[in-house]
Amino acid sequence: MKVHDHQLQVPGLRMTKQRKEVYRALMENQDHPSASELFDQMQDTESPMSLATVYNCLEAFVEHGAVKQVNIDREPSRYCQNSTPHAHFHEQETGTIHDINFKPGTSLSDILDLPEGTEISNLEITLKGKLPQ
Amino acid sequence: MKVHDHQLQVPGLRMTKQRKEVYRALMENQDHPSASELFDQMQDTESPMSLATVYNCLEAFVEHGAVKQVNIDREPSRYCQNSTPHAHFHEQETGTIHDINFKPGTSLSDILDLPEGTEISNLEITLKGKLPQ
DNA sequence: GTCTTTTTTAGAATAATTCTAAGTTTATTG
DNA sequence: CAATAAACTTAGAATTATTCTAAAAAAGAC
Repeated sequence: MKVHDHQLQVPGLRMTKQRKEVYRALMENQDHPSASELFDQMQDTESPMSLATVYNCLEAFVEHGAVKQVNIDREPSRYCQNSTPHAHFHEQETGTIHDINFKPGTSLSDILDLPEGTEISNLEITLKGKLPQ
Repeated sequence: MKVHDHQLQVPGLRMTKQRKEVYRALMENQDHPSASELFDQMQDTESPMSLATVYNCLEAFVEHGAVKQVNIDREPSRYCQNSTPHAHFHEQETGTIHDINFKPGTSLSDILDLPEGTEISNLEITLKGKLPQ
C-alpha cells in the first residue's frame, strides 16, 4: 500500500484514476487551486485528463462534501481540501488565500442577529485585507 | 424638491441622470437585483440606458462604498443598497436574499481565530438555508 | 464658446463554466 | 465469462456574465 492511499477515498464516490489524481493534488497542496491550475498539474501525472473532467471531479467532491468550493468576488472558483467549517482570508498583496478557523465553542449565531429556528445548510465567510507581515 | 431627491447623492460622484435612476431603483427596492434586472427596470424610466451603463454605474457606486456587491456561488452579482457591514442569508426555497445584521457590540474577531494586527478591508458573509416560515 | 475630461453606448471580445454526444471504462446480471 | 447497463471521460461547441473598445455625447473648466 502506497503512502497516502488511505486518504484517496471519498465515501459514496467511485474513485476513478482521474478522481484519485485530482483528489491527491488537492490533499497534498495547501493552497487553493482553481480548476485550470489543477488541469495544468494533471498534465504531468500518469493520467492527464481534460479540463471537463477536472470540473466533473471537483463537482463530485463538492457534492459529496469532501471539498469546499471557494468563490471570491467574480474570480474563478478555487477548491479547498478543508471541508470543515472555516473562513477564508484573501491577502490583498499576494492574492494568497488562508484558512481561518473558528474559535472553539463559538458560532456565527453569536454575532449574527438570526431568527430562532434558522437552519443553515451552508456558509461562506471571506475576508480581504492584510495579515501582519 | 421631489421626494427622495435628497437621497440621490453619492459623495464624490457626479450624478448623471443614468446614475440617478440606477441609484433610485436600488434605494427604493429592498430586494437585491442583478445588473440585468436593473437594466430591465431602466427601460421603463425617463432615461433608458444600455446594459454597459448599468454596469458602469454599479461599479462606480461600489467603488465609492455606496453600494455592496453580493456574490453568491457563481450566480450573477447582485447589488445591495445597504452599505453597512452585514451578512446575507440566501433562502434556498425562494432564492430570496435577506440582510442579516450583526448583534450590537460584536465583531467577526469574536469568533474567528485571526492573528493580532490583521487588517480587514472587506468582508463577505453568506449563509444558505431555511428561515423559520 | 472652446477645450478637456468624464460618461454613455453598441457591439465585439473575453473567459469561466456547462453542455453535448460519442466513446470508454466499470459494474452488474444472468 | 459474456452481455448489458450504468457511470465516467472527452473534445469541442455553447452559454453567459462581464469587460473592453472606440466613437459619440454630455458635463465641467477656462
